Amino acid sequence: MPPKQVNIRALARELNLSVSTISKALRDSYEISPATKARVLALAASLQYQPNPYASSLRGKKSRTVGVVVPEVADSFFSLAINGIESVLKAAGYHVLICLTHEQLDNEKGILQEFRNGRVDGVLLSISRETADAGHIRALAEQEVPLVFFDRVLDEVAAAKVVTNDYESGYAATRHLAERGCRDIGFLGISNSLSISNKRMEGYLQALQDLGLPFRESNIVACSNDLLSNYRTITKLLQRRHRPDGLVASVEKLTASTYQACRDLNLRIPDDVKVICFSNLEIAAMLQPSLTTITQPAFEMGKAAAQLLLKAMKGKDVRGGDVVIPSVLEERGSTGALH
Amino acid sequence: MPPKQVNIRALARELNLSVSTISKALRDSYEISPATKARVLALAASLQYQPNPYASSLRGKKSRTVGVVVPEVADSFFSLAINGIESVLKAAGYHVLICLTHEQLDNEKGILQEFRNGRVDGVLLSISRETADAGHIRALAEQEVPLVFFDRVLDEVAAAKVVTNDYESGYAATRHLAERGCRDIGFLGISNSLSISNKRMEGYLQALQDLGLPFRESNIVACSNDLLSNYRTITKLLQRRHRPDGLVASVEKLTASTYQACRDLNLRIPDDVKVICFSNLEIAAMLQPSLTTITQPAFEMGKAAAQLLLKAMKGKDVRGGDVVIPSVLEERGSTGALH
DNA sequence: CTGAAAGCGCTAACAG
DNA sequence: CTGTTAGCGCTTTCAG
Repeated sequence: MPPKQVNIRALARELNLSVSTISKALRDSYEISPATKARVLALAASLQYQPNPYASSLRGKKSRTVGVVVPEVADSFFSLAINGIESVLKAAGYHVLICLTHEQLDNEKGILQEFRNGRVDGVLLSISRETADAGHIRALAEQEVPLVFFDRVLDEVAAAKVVTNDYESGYAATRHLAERGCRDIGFLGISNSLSISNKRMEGYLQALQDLGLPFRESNIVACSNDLLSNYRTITKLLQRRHRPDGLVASVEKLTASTYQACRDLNLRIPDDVKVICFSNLEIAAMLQPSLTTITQPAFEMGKAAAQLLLKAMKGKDVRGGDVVIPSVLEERGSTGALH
Repeated sequence: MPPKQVNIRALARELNLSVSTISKALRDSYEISPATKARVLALAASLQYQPNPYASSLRGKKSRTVGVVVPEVADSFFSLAINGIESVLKAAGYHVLICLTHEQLDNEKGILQEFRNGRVDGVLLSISRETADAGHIRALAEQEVPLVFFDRVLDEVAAAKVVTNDYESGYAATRHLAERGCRDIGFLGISNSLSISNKRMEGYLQALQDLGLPFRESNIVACSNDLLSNYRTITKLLQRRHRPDGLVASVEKLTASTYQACRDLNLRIPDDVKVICFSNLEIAAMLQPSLTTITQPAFEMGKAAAQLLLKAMKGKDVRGGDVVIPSVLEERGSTGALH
């Protein structure tokens, strides 16, 4: 049975070698004879030697760890994006430290503050719904910690960004509803500082205008991060005398509340209200009715962001290299297609 | 603008103090005068001093980090459990390092191997579907790294466990289908080494026996980790001459495949086949038809596991303190209730 | 080819 | 109350 904590010195003692020889052998240095290397490697394997990561990081000033800062993990988009990120970074020998802001700016600030002294070699960030100001993000940039935004970006920060075509998707969603006969389309936003929400909304507004549909201020509602309050907000919208006959829900989280509100108000989807959601729900086709979605390329966005970050961590300037990966409109029952 | 990397020595130089005085002041030691503390804290704040975590960890032999090893994050159960874990550990000042096995034993081994030299102070583990042998887990235990299992446990390892009542839930699911008129009930398992799958199946078998329902070997099918292959497996089961009139799906991942298979075969749920799934899908009530679920207390299980681990990391022996938190059967349309 | 020694940033004896 | 010093485990000159 191997001893409790086997370190490089234990190996050295055992083989009557110096610690530096061991270290070099383990790192396959050309300075070490093949015979010695073999002996060292054999012993290391038999004792299940595992280098202390903190010692290496302290010494080498690099952690081989990337911080991934996201609002939430209980969300199809982010969990798929994380899978994409992980697939790339793991192959490149990096660890992934997932940090959750729970949509709160204070948490985000705290996490980025912690990243200011070498904990991570780079950061992938999707900002919280509360994040409007870039102070804490710029502070990171000042420490020269490589940073790549994905999905929820802050335009004013000069860092690489991987996004989807939010504006076009908002436009396409709205046009789709119009083509399906909607004349009075509502937009469910999630934050008025969030790039994705705003761009999707701008697409929505432009589509209304291009299609000659009326714009009503009251058709745009701001949702929160609380399920019940979103349910109430949507219910109120649908109880109005002139209720919308179509809804664009700008994030996945609003799906359940929207469906529940319609059900409780005895509004039939798609007959009374048509619904399209930005969503990566795997089960969208099985909803009642099946849900027309704008599906984001979550996994691919994660991969692309990780790849950009790898480049940035190698010292390349990637700030110009923004990536846009388009979303896909999947037509289903909630906008009146046969399921 | 603060300098690039501000460390304790920079603070010391600036204030004409020694590094140890700074260190003590920052840790609010009784040895330091209030006046000095104030000066140090003020400077640290103004320079946004952030201690190097690797130096502290190396020195103190503790990382204030917990490793959370799960099969997958794109899954309602695990993402909610992670939220529960994080809520407890963050409050206790720990970091959470989420590691994904993607249901592969080799990944799990690699991750636990890495945990053998101080990277984490404790581990929360939910094993992969491939994990049958406990060697790599016992190896961790030998290094005296505190470990708590949650949900997917390995009975043969002497470590604390937080689980739900899998046997009773399998029993309850089966009885529920029987009460709804099913006479020929199938069971969709996910692995025959996995505790949860086996216990749920034992409950299923016992219920069949107690209720005098026939047991057919062929009614038990083993699913994989691949969506398409699961879809084919379930389709084949439902195409048999004597196809089941009820299905117990033992994990959330099987929901979409089951619904899709029924749809493609023109089998109506619940008329032709009744379905109950172990699932934490928030949107279960909005499926077509709404899905009867066994809902696991994911968040609470995560919390309980984290709390146990905190105790274990304080040196307490928690191996006896297993926790069982019951699941809840939510009756909906897929087993014939009015939605 | 191998070894001695310095030092990453921080903490904690121990002295003063 | 403050400072000096040693050392966590590892990597990397620089000497031999």
